[in-house]
Amino acid sequence: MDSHSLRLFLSLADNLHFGRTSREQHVSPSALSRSIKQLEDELGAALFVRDNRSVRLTREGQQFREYASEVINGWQAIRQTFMQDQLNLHGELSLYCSVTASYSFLYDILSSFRQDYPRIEMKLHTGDPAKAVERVQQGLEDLAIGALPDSLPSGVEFQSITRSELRFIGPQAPQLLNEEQLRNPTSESWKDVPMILSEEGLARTRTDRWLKSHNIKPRIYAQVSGNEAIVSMVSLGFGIGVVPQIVLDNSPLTARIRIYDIQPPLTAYDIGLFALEKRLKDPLIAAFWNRQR
Amino acid sequence: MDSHSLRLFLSLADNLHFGRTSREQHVSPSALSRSIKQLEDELGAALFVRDNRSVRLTREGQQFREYASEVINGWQAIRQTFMQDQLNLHGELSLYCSVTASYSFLYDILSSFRQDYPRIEMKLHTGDPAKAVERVQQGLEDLAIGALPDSLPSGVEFQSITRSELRFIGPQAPQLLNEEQLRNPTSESWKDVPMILSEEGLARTRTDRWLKSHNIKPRIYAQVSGNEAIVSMVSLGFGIGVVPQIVLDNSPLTARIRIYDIQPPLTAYDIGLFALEKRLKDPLIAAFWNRQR
DNA sequence: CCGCACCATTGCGTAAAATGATATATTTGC
DNA sequence: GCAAATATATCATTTTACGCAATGGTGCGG
Repeated sequence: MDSHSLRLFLSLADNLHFGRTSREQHVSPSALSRSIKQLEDELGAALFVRDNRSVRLTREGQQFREYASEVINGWQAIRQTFMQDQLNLHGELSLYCSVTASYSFLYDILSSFRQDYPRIEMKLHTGDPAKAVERVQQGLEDLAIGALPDSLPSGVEFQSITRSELRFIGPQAPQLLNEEQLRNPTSESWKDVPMILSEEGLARTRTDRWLKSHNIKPRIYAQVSGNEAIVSMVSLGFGIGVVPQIVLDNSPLTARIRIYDIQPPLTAYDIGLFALEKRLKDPLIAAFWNRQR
Repeated sequence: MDSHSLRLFLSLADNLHFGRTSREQHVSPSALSRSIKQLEDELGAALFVRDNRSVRLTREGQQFREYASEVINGWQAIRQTFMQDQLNLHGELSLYCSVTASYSFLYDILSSFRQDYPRIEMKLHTGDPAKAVERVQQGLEDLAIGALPDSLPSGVEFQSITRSELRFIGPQAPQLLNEEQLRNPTSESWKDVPMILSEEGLARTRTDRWLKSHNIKPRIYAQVSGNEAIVSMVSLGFGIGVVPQIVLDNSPLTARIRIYDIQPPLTAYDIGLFALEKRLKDPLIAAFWNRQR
């Protein structure tokens, strides 16, 4: 028995629908199904009756629902109590991140953080993620979200949030890369492929390294700043580009572009939080750094 | 948060001693330490003060102790309630196992089973584990503990309990195998090594296979029945033998024998429970088969 | 009566987490 | 100084969780 299963159970007991619950709770239907099944096994009783068209709580399920909600509420309550001091924490934190980050996981992070520390104000600055580390290093921001570079400057701490693959993308039309170019990227076959690259940043470094390892000297059509701009230009057919998957997940232009499956893939982005090591002692920064996840 | 961590926490709160708790709860000290630390991280508060000579509960720890024991007791209670019908289950179950099994994990299994089903009487029969499958197959026993054979007869179900390596053992003195014989077991070097083997069973089959794959025709000094007897004869210097590790863990003669590290090792025993598939519907057998672990 | 959409479950391969073993540091009592 | 006890790091291994895709069952509309 663990709190995660209980949360899933409680949500399912509300919804009485596996599909909806699994979406709400951000788990796959199979994970949800197995989690409930495991609870039932541990308890030695069925909690739901599923007759393939409807889901109902059993008598045991109703009983267990009370218990589960007590456990979860108690847990929340006791955490709140322990955080009383922290409840009184107040002040201002600045956080630098890319537009993409602000669209995707940032919402979850900030909303749970706000629950625990309602009196801490967040100042959000968006910009090129390539500048994340230096913004923190220069003391312009308390925290920043960005991709872990190959070598982290000393004095800067990193905390991983998620990983995202780097993707080669091209326009839906015209077809800029054919099968042969994908299967076997060589100097010759790629010499006329127009590329759109970041001016700086990890995506650029990794792309350069990849191109070099294949002896390809790219024909650079444009150097732009910001992954979103790359997606725009690619979707308009100007060339092929390289962006992290997470940008594509949140782009309105995904229908206009195609993702190439090129082997070997570029090394994935490790996206996370940066902060100055010596500033981690600051109670506000520490609170964010050690926030509940 | 999961019930296992809570149990560890409660036990530590009672003992106020990491070493003792880790032994009581059958986890390594490092696992215990990490588990507590994880709880503290999740809660955002220290539960214990460890000043290297003593362990004390903090104020938060005392508070959390009440919560934890409510959660655990509630869990037990709700399980009991769900098992009310099963509480009324009564009758007799026969279980066949080796002497070694009865010394080791059987105690834990039976005592927890007895808690859940106090009105089920267990009839325990001990004997050669090699006979476990056939005793069940012949309907002489409801359940049996033994090693999973290479091929399980159809109609017999198996449930794994633990694994145990098969060990070559020899007497402390005389030294029957030298370095060279261990490093490089050949037909020639092993031809005069006296061996003490089981008359039948998996250990025998696997040893035979191992010997054959090394082209060794063993000089069999004695064929005996029962692993304990093998250990005795080996300790007296009659020859070398093969027994599962679990027998050694519970033998009073371990000081008198030595374990040889022979590569490649024999494939490990997979020890578990046997029952007839069609008898799994019997409520008593089902109760044992699906018991809480 | 037959596709068809819907929905929970299961099998499978992989990714992540927990664990035990081991070594090392540190503090404290003797 | 030595021994005992906890904390922490690292590594190998085992265990577990997960997502994906496939399965199987059910009601509905053509």
